[in-house]
Amino acid sequence: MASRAKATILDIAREAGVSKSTVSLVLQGSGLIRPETAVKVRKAIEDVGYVYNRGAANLRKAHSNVIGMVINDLTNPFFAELAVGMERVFQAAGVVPFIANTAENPVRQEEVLKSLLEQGVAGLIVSPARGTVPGAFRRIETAGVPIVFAMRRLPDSRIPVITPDNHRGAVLATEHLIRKGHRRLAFFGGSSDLVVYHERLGGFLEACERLGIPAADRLIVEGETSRKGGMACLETALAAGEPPTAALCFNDAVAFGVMLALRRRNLEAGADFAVVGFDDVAEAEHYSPALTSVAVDTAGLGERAAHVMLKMIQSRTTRAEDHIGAVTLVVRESSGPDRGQQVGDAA
Amino acid sequence: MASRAKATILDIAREAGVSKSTVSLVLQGSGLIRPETAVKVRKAIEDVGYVYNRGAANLRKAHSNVIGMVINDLTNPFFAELAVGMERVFQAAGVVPFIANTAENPVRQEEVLKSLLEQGVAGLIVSPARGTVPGAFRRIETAGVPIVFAMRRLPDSRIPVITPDNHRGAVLATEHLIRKGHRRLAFFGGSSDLVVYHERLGGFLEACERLGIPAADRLIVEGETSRKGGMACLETALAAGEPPTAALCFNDAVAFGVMLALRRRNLEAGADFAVVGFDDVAEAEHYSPALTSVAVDTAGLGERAAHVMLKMIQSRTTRAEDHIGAVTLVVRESSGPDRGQQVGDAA
DNA sequence: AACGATGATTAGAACGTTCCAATAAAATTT
DNA sequence: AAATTTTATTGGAACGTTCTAATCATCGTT
Repeated sequence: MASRAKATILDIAREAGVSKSTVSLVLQGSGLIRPETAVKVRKAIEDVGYVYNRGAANLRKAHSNVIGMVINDLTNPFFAELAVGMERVFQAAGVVPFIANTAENPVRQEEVLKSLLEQGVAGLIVSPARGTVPGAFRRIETAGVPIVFAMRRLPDSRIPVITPDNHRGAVLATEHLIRKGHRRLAFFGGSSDLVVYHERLGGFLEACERLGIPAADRLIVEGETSRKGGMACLETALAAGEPPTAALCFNDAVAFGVMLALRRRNLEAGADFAVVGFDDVAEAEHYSPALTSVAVDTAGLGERAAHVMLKMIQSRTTRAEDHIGAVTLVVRESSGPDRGQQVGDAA
Repeated sequence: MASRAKATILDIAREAGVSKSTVSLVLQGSGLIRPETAVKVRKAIEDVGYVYNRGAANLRKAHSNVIGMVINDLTNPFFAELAVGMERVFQAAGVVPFIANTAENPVRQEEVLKSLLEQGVAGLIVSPARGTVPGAFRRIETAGVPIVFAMRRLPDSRIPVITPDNHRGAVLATEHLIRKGHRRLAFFGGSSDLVVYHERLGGFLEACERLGIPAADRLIVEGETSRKGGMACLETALAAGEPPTAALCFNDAVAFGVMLALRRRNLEAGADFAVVGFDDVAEAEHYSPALTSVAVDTAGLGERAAHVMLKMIQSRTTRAEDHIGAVTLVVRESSGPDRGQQVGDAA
């Protein structure tokens, strides 16, 4: 059994008694060949255990059928959801997405992009790793390979971006907290080397400004975008002179961390301290208390990104419109019961 | 700017005033070429914005440098952790892993495998989707491409498997519960079309048997391997005549679901009902109460799988030893305080 | 000064496909 | 029955690499 030298299109041709050209035509489902011939060829293909060599084909064909998805942190379910959305669209288009993980490491990202490029991908969807240098994608752009950013963007670049409306989401969430009667607010987690951070923080600050929360009553704590980071943020905040009574978190992971830290202190999210997350991952709904969060339609953004990519490939362009996805605030338990305009917020 | 027809090795040769062979040699870092020549060539490569065409190269080279990782559910952090472990060792070996998601869908899996194969992968690491038909990998085997299963196995197949010691893990966990004084035990979640399920359930039953828990006091509830599934399991169990006081869950996701359902009923995991998970995902430690779980060293298994794969590729064989990873029980809060041999277990 | 070594470089034949142009066969028109 | 169109099939030249064998310098040796 096994590999007596990989079968090629010529082996099939011999087996079926036709020319290699005919086999090739059958392979691409051309309508030119006579049905009986096609059947004969297909049988031969089956018999010799042939596997198509896309590398060889791509040598002649203009475009390959694989696109690369470069994700900065696969262990974050958020990105996994994004990936799932894209896969749906690509599958329907007969395109195969290969996922590569950069683990938030720019060097690794470099390697991964190089490999994908060498493999001859038709396009690239990237959520750039933190600390990506501005010029990192110059190479790819000059190679003429279409590329879009998803969820994250780079400060300068003219590469099209698919992202949720971070600013608006933060405004929505902050207004919600203020309307609940909170007067001392915190923004937890994230770090300023991410563009997203500035967008979300910006929305938070704008809402505070507009609804009359003075700068002195806003607390901003940077931190890791993880459960652990969230826990640390809460500790820092509670240690402050006049601690906040509510927090908007950079993302859901941070929010979960904050809730855990609260429970450790025998405080209840919602009742004793309001917390709102961002992204609305699947888990938010099932947590206890259920997490109020800004829903960004992750899978939808994934689909959008995939569509944009397909269009770029099809029209062989490297330019496309940005796409800012609508967001909605999903109010659940963690931001407190709806007791209208309350005032008491003593520590 | 952009693609005035992709640069090739010949363009470089022209630019540098050498032959294509020389360029090729430089590309593979051969020691044969004179250093000054190499420098000249490398400069030319930079100048023309060349990108290596691996497809063309693979036409001549025996082996490609990409291996495929086929994962059945990317949104489960457990598999993401597995992937991360593999990536570590592959990266070190200069091999690029491409990840593809099957979303637990055998048809999708078929497509994904086909694509990977056509792409000319050097090997395949697969966690087979549920419902995979026995013959699904025949094709790959006869193609002579090395393949190993990770975490899951197929009933019949002779493909090497890397998996934790599911049986022993279940025994450990069950013994722990019984030693805590529980006399009516449940096994929650999972479905019998998975080999893993039988292994884990088998361990549970064996421990019950050995430590004298009669069959009448064991409750087995199949269910989805997700939070939701876990919640459903608990409801079913509590509705029973003589409900159990402790449960071993098929995996951590199920365990989290059980804990959530408990909280909904104002019961506390650990105090009112003991729950033990399986896999020990990162989250288990941070949950509240922290989840007692069987640690399987996920990343370690990933590394192991990667190593086995590399060895198979290197020795051009398609056979390898199975590898059963050691497991340990990590006792935390959810299985209850350590109050020794207690007896009271009235509903 | 002629000879082998040794070191660098290169021409040219693969590799497995696609696709154009050419051919052959069958069907249709004159 | 010849000429034309249509329908199927095919040869052969790409595509961008690698690799073997050959060529060409350079350098010691005798």
